[in-house]
Amino acid sequence: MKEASDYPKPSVTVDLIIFTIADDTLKVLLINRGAAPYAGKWALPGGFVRIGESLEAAATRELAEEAGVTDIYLEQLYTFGEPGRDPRGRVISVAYFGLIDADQQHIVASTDATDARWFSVFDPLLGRKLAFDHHKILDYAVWRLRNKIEWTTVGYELLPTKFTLSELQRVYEIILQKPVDKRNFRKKVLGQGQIRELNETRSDGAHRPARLFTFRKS
Amino acid sequence: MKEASDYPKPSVTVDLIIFTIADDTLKVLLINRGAAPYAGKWALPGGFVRIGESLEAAATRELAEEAGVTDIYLEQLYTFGEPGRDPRGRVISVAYFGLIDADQQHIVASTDATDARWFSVFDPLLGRKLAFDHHKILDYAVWRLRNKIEWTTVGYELLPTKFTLSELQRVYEIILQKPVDKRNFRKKVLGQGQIRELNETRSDGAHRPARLFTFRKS
DNA sequence: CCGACTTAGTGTTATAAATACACTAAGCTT
DNA sequence: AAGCTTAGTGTATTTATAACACTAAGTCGG
Repeated sequence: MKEASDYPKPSVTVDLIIFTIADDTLKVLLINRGAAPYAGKWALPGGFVRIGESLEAAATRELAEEAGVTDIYLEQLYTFGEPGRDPRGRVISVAYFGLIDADQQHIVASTDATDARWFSVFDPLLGRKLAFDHHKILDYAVWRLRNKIEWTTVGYELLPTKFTLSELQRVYEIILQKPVDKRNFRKKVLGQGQIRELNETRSDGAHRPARLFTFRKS
Repeated sequence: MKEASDYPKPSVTVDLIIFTIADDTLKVLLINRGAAPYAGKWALPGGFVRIGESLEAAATRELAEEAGVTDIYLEQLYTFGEPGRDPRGRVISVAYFGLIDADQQHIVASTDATDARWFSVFDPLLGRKLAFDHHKILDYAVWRLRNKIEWTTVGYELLPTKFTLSELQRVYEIILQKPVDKRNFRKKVLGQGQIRELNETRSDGAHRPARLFTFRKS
């Protein structure tokens, strides 16, 4: 068998697809590229994996450095490694996707000099703003989020610790892009035993206040 | 932002988890390691990704080189990149899992000098025979196969082009490690419309011959 | 202060999917 | 021809999903 040193090595990066819910839409965190290639375009946050650092540690570190975000749900998505996906050379990118709740999302972009912003993933013009193959990565992440939310309870990661059932339902509707039946939805989420009713309500306009719930982490 | 050249690069490999059904069990293809580290242990087939080659191409190539197998179902599984998983240095491995049908499995190991063999994944001693973190990778692959077979029709990839429903049922039972109801199973697979009944039967002992079916690839 | 407005909250029925379960059919062997 | 062995088939029950409309509770304006 040949040795590693016989071959030039590719670079390895992590790319992060960080979702949140805001302004009644699903948003993704992007960083403006100052320099070529793709100067002026927007890209997923990410960067090179250091030699002594795990992939997940690299993802966590880049997220803190570029967006000031810590302590969020993160999961490996897929590894993209087509030659030619980065014009500077062979770059293999391990993509992670993450969910950030409404409480924390304001931290983003207030951190350092990087121009980080949230973009609605449903903006039909978004594809043209993205650098590299990040449009493809984003599409795959959205697909995965949609699957995941139907079979698991990751949806809770997008909400603050206290939330109403209507807010949770709206998260599902935004992600799935289809209306959800209120009664069936409540029956389902309450039946899962993952949320606990609080002795609190929240008034939010000229109508009946909503009961607050909280997520029980297993 | 720093440049790639500022950091030493990890090596990138692909590892392959190739499953087949034989001797009434689920087997995985392993290669005997001649040299250190882990000399004498068994390892998943795999090798370095070349600089101009896609990850999938590397997986396909390694599989052909090390086991003489071509033209099988392959899918990216996960990327393992913990520092320390390979004592020779930092190695990030993109794992692919694949399924090979009974018609082709004899090709394996008859190819070149590599000592390639099939091992039952349910052998409780298998873990101790494996090099690197390959036990962990294998466990994850089995878990993924189990999920996948319940929601998709990948199970057909493990059978020859012509098969009986009892054979197909047995594939499910072996992978899931639990009995499957014959009538419900037949109802389900026939209802999926993915297999076509042939005008052939196969006699296989002193009992009623079984009707043969074939898989319609979409 | 009461009527109108707005979102919160609640059950039942119908339909579809998954599960449990046992006998007959067909060929081979002796 | 009887007995053995695997192939092949249908129904009833349970469970999950989907469809659907009214009452409750607060605010606001007249």
